[in-house]
Amino acid sequence: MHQDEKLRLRRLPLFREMMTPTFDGLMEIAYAQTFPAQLELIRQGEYADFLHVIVEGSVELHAMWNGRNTIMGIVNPVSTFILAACVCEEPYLMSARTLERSQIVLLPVADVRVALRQDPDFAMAAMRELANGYRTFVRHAKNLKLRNSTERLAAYILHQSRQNDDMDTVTLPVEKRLLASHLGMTPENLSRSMKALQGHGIAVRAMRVKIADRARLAAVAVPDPLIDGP
Amino acid sequence: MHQDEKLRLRRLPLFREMMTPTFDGLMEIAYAQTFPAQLELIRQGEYADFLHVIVEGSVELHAMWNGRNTIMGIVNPVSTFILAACVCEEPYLMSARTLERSQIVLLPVADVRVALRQDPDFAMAAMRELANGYRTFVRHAKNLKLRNSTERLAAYILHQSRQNDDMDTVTLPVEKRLLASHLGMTPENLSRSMKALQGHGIAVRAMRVKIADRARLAAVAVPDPLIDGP
DNA sequence: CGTAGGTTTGACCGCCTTCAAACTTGGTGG
DNA sequence: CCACCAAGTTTGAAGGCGGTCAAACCTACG
Repeated sequence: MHQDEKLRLRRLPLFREMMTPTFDGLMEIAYAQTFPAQLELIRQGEYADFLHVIVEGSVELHAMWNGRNTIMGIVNPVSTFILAACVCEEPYLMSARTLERSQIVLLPVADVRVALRQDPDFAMAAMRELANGYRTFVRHAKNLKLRNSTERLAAYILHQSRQNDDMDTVTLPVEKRLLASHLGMTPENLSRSMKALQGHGIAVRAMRVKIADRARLAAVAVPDPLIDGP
Repeated sequence: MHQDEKLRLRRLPLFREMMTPTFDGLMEIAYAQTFPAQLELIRQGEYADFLHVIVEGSVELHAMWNGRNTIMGIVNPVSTFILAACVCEEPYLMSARTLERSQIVLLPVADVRVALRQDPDFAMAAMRELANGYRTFVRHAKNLKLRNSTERLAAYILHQSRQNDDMDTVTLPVEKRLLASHLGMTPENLSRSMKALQGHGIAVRAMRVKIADRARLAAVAVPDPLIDGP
């Protein structure tokens, strides 16, 4: 672990407020590792050995059942994943796979648990992290149950724009195939929804989506912080 | 708060391991209240004042958007809800309504937060509670994205049976209308799925579902602890 | 016994999926 | 630098799952 990596981790909400000795203790035994693209980091059903922190690259969380497959979320730097499985000592509900070459810091679960007990600030931060994860999936479920697929796509585009300073041009951060799965639709259907939205305020060229008329797009998406996030 | 109510709360996973002074302190300021059926306890978008513990009755968690409405979960005694909103100091993502006359213990959020900081055992228990809530909604989303509606119903029936000691007769705990919404389908479609499953190992009379051929039903549901829970 | 509300049924329609084929796109090696 | 290939994307046609609407049917409760 290099010094600057430690500093980047230290800025994370999960680690920001914890006491310095606890943090340094964790960093002693942490190790950073670089994985190639398309590598299965975690398989659903297995047990947690390490808390994962993604420092660079991107990771896809997906789930399988009976031969079907869906993307549950995409994790970008710098953030942690599978904290819940670490806390519960129960099997992962999702698998994780790198989307590109990624650098990931691994913290042994046993040590994380000790640190949680020793440091109330760390414990509170972990609670907030878990609560946020919980809320993310409540939103995901609301999105699926309350909106149809075109509405979900419209809301996604608007949300991406908000994340990027309300820019009028959004570049999709992942392949459309993956985005479709994340939004709970087929690639074909995403393509058609994209075309449908071209009559409602957007223009599309490859991975670039231009928001020409934000109001018309918002009339389809009906953005809501209780679904789309703040 | 009566002594026996305190004892029931004390047995909850969230309160079981905390220190006695912290627990007693919380109980000092807690108060139990009985609400009639169909009362809106919490409205989505508002902020948390109290951590709720349901002692008797049942509560429905639902969400609304753009005039549409869906049930996100049903909470039975004895358990807590909306811990996440309490921890985050952010608005509720879901509303809560009593399904029947219910007794609920209310703990002021500020006091809960103090107790969390003071008592590491309580903090760890809260973390586990949050992690379980997180996992519940990951499962809910997986169920919605990976199974079709008949498969979800079949899995629900098998799960209810498992909860009741693998009894061959399951009595639906809520109106079919509500169950349909929880499973992400319309009442009409639930009715049709129920009929479809009668060719796959079940017999239905009003709210009573008899599992005649568990293997055939399981062939439709393909039960999976990573979706249906343990 | 009557009524209100929940449930079922039927008809119809639309969203979404599936399958197949044509078309882009991006990366690789000649 | 261009040609080529594999992989991703779009398009079309067809069909099924699930939603909507309306009416008939239960059933629970006063």
